[in-house]
Amino acid sequence: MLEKTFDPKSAEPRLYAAWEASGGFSPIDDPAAEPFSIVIPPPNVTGQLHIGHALNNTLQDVLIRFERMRGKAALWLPGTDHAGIATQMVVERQLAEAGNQSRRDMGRDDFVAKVWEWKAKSGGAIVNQLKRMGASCDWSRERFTLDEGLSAAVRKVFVNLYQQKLIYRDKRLVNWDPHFQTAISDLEVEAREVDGHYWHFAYPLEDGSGEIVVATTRPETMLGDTAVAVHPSDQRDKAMVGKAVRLPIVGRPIPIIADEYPDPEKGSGAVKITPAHDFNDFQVGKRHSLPMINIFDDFAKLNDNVPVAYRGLDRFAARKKVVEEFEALGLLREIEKTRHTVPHGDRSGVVVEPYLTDQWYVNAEVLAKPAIKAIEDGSTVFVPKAWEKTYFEWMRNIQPWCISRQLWWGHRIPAWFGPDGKIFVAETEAEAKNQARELYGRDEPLRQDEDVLDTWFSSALWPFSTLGWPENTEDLRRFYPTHTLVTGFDIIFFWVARMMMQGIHFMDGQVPFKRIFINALVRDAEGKKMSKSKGNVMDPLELVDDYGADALRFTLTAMSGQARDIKLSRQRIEGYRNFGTKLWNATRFCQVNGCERAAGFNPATVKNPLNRWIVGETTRAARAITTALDGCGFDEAAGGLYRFIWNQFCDWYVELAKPLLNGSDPAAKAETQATAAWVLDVMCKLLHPVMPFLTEELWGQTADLGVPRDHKGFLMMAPWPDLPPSLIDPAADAEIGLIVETISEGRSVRQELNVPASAKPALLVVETTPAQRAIIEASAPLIAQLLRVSEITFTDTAPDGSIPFVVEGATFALPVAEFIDLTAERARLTRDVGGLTGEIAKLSGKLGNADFVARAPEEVVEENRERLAEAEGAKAKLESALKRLEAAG
RNA sequence: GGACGCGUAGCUCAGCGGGAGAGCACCUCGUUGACAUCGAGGGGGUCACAGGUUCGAUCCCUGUCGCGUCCA
Repeated sequence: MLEKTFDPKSAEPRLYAAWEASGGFSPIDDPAAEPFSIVIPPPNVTGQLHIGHALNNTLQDVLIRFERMRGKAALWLPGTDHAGIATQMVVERQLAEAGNQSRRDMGRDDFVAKVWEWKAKSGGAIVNQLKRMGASCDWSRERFTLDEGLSAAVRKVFVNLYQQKLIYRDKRLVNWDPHFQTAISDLEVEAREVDGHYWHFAYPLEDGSGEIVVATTRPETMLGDTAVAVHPSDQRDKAMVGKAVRLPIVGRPIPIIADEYPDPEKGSGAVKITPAHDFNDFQVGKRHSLPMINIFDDFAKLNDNVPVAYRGLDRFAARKKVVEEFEALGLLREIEKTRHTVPHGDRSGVVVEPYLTDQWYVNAEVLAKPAIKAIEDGSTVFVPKAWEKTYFEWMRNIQPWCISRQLWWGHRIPAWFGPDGKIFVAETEAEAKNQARELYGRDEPLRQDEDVLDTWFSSALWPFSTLGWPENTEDLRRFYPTHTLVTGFDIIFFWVARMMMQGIHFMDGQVPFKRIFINALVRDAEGKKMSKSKGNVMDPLELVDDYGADALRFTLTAMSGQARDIKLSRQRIEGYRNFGTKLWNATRFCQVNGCERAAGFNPATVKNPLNRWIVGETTRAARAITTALDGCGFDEAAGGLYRFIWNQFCDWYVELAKPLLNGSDPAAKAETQATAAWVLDVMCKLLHPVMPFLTEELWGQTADLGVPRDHKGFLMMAPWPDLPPSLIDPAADAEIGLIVETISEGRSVRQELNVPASAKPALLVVETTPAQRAIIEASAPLIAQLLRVSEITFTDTAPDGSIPFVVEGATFALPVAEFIDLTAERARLTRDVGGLTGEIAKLSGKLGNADFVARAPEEVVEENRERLAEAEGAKAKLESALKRLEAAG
């Protein structure tokens, strides 16, 4: 017999190992099977599984298990990302903590070797954590963005795009992260609002005729000023245009120019221009051919282009010194407090500097066009659809993508420089040398670009590089385009958009995936984003330890509704753990009661109404869940499972089946046992994608009950239920519906009037239709048991002091006068009559409205008429009962 | 500043043109066993506010207020 509860701790590792060993995670070989593929959003190889991963991967696993059971060749392709900055950062920090040499002291080769070492040590962790969640990835196909095959793909893409002039080298301002000493892309810059100041500086005119005041939030940049600009329409300063000011501290004369950029309404109307350190000023500088004076080094310390006293100073120290010096010179006019946004590196958290360097860029605008079209024409769809707006918004305004990073951990850029600075881009060094030899006419020493590529450059290739591209592999032919991408909205720009661009460009216009499901963001119970600094992170593995993977999976699935963020609480997980236990125990009950699979059982031919009803309900549930999963309606699927298994099967079917299982009709008993066994098998299948462990365990433990199943192996591989609507029997629905309602109403009356649970009055059936009477007669023992009444009696009039209730127009009464409190009963009847009166007023008002009757659809009008009639009937019955009660009391 | 989303029971959320729902929390009761990780019953909501469209609005439109996110 089954244990009292499911034990995830022992079952999960055992079942996972068995699944994996069975080879069932790999797509089936059948060439006729429709392919269904998902590529995992690769987690950082050295990362730890957080709750967002848990959600994202649960949903993917639900989909892949569902489609696998539907008979498709289901491939969930896993892998990890080398995560350039993040990983390099971790290793550098570790070196520092261990008191080791710094990266720079160590040198590139040794450092990279260290990172590989760290990857080898910690790289398996996240994979094992995914396994603990039950992720049925095909581990035999696992990839890593820096493995040999993917690196080859990266080189090929780079070279091709370069040849197509879609990758180019350019000197322009980039976002420079002084902490990592690398360029970062626009997306990696986070605008943070901070308190700051406007310092108003006076720049004296060179001819001594006065001064011009400029305001800045970054005083240190004045050391690199090469002009002062005023708006051409600005009357105050018009006379000054063409003159020059002498830049204080530096002593350099710089021109006053007229340009559209300054806002004449703001401050003095004049702005200082630092073309090498401000994106707007850079444009002004270009328009006016101003010198661009770079005043920083890679660490954002001041370089030799500034006066001696400033050289080597940190930018913030320099800021202070500049302000002090202006004050000392008597040129500080005003200090104004302000709140403004300042760009910060998303990884480093330090203030990012616009910095003039040579970098590699992708001409994203060209690649974006077909990627936009693919969404417009529906080749790829977003679920929920609303996210396409976000996608379009960004894609239609896309900027050149800076892809070079001054890091060591990543794909080294396949470009070599000749002695004269000439660039040779090739997939191999040998090829670059050939190109050089051709150009120079002899071998010249080449120097490979020191930089590596943005991590997202390689992740952009993930949907095809992992399938073997650039080789024309069988996997690539079979599984590209992938079917569904499941990911978070926070990386629509970073990743999704770029996969669309690269996928379409390199795969002959074929999109990388047909559907993009954007999952919600997980937050804590207070709705705050989980973060280590807030100390509110929930460790999914801890939750798995405490409640089992299935409970966590069900919770995440149930809460994955699309419009909102998920606020996760332990209480909720506990509730779904209980749900699993409920099914477990229902199975246990069935087992104890001899519910076994019967030879030749056919759900279409069961006789007993209860069994016909549950077959119908099972069919409805199966169809609803299938539809939901098919459309990524994960929360709907979970809700459907919950209601079906708990509220229908456990609460009603099992309870109503008890008399049959203990009864004297052997045919009904046998049929009920067989039906229950059949429903249990279907439930296991339907629940399996969400709760794979518990269901697989139940499947295994009930394998020997009755005749063997058609499907012999793991539940994981069992065929998904395909139940025709013909299994739904409206007559059985009506019959069980009346019984359920009668029991519910009767219970309600008992409890509200405080009839002791131990009391067993009779149930009087006062007035019914013949059909209702037949149903009640046939199910009398059943109703009697569940309503805890001694017998069911048909009578024409309810005796004095009996308590009436109305179900579907039928009148019942409970003769429980001796137990009850007249006041409570009067209150109950008065309340119910009041409720009905309100409903009647509403309905008759509606039906009295000629417009409503004329314009509303026929069935709506009819439905309202029926409701009115029923309410009026019920009200009359309860009113007469109330009158009798008044007379008696 | 621009865009999007959200304001429904104490909490978390579903519903999104025709009878206000679920889970949790709360209150009452609990019978000789599938399950106390449980069962039965109950209380609790002018569906943010103001207009409009409609025979009819929680649902559609407009505006206001509040909250959130993304982009500048």
